[in-house]
Amino acid sequence: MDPHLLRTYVTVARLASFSEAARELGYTQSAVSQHIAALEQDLGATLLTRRPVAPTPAGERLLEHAGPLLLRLEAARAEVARSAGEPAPGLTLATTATALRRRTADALPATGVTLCVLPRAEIPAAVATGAADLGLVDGLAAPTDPLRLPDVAPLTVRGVAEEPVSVLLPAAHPLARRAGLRLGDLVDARWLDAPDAGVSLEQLRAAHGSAGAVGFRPALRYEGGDLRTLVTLVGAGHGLALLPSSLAAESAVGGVAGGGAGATVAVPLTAPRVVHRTELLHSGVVRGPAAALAELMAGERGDVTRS
Amino acid sequence: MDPHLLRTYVTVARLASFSEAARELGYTQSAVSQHIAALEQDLGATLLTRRPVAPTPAGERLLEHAGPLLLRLEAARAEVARSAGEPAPGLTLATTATALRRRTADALPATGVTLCVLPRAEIPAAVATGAADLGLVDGLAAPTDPLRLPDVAPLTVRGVAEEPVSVLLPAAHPLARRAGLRLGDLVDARWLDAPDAGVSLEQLRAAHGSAGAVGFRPALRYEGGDLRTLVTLVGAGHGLALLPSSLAAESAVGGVAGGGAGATVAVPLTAPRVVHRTELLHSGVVRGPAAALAELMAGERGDVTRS
DNA sequence: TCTTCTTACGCTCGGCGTAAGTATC
DNA sequence: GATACTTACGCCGAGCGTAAGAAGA
Repeated sequence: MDPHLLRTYVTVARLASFSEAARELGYTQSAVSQHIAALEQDLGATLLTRRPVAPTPAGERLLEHAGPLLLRLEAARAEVARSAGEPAPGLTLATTATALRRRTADALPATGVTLCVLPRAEIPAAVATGAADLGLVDGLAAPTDPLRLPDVAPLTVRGVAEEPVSVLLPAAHPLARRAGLRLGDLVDARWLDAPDAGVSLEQLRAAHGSAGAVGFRPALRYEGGDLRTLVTLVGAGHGLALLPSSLAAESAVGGVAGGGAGATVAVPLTAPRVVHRTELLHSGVVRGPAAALAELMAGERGDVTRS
Repeated sequence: MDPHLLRTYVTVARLASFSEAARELGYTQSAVSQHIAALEQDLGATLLTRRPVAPTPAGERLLEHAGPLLLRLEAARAEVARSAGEPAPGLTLATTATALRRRTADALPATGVTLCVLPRAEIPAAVATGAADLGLVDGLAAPTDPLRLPDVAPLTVRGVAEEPVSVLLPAAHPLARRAGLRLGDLVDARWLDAPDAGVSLEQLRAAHGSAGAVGFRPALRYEGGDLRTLVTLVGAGHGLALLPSSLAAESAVGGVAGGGAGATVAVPLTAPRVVHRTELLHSGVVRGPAAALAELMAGERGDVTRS
């Protein structure tokens, strides 16, 4: 189970071709063939069907492990490098589109910061592998709970903000005048599922337990990270969206002529008691400007936990 | 970062000796020296101080990663083997001392089962590496939440039981006549911390959030897995213990002469709303008798989640 | 001086590339 | 017959052991 063989295997599986994988990895086709053969012999199982090249059931199992394994290997390497070498000059912050807000943005130093907006799921990996020094992730959670993050490596997690969640609706929606909404009021509604721009429905499900997730299906899935687009889609009646309240309030004023067609309204979500939580991630070893920034952002809310 | 080098490194670190590690691994001392040198060169950092042999800060970081990494490597190998080879004849069930109860015990087939009681933290690893086909873990959690388990590999988790938690007190304790107890009533009490026999205080802390864990310190730590001993210790006044209610009720009847010195009483814990939860673990691939047993144990409570 | 890690050196085997072979479309 | 994976084979280098060297206790 040499990592090299593993890497070759995942590449072959991804590209569904020995020769393509060889090209990508800088080997000859022959070497790739030998890698796969060695791996199959070592594990005592056929991992791939040839012609067409596709993982066998056993190969599927291996694929589930191989990715995290290689990621963690890289994370280990990065962590050692960080704790041994001198800190790199710059500072990279990986964040989701909705996690970086005034409070945290104000803490950023004037120069030398690289900001990097990534999908929610990739932030822990970026921090673990050293691609970013710090990470900001947001998501839904039960009031006191930490976020459920994929744990690629032991990362330090600190809550930096917690706020209520609102539903963004078209101004013309029958429920738009309500002071608060329960999820139960909205079971029949059409939803926008926008995992990277707002709060995905899946997160709501996860935070609240399976109970709350009875029967709502997303009407439209938006994979971009741009909030403006999401608001426009809501205004156009394509569905409702879930947003942290402060963001929802800011965004809701829109509309073609300030209240005309396309206008949206934010109504607090009261029923499943969930909050929008923002957490700061960093690896165990943080030095130099990153450490200072982490302290600044965490402020007094430093409920440090070690995942 | 060859796994062999990693394995050598953790062995050297554990034994604090190159020569000892060589003996244990079946290498010559020279080879071990070369392994460490190769690893240090690859990572560009000194991992160990020599004379005495001890990990450097960078080496400490690596150690944190190396264990899980090697474990997961083995888990991957086991999973592939399971999904490819024919199922082994026997069936091994790994369980904590308090997780196996009537309902689950009744489901066990008459023959061919190996039962294996392990500390709570080792069960997921045993299941992931294939040392056990199924695992039973118990612990405290908020009412609907799953248990927080160390995730060594993707395991399938199914809740099999949930019940209230009780405090076991000496019959002579001033609070022993109460119908229910809040944790706040007991902040000044002396506690037994018995992670493998009952419910550890740390679990209570984790399940309820940091809030509940104000100021109670364990008076005595019991590392064994035997419930009888724990009850005896409580009866002797060494401290209170936390147990799932049904177990606490069974155990509480004791006492030297049924109510005399050493008798204990179980009082339900009402205040932090936590439950004692038992979960069944298995890897993605379960076949043969293990699959049947898993279905039996899970019954209708099969709230399958994938960690 | 003894123990323990490091370095030197030679041998063997693993792993890669070239090239021929084979199977499938 | 063309494409794509496998096998044969030779070469080079990685990695192990033996043995000599260096550095603490």
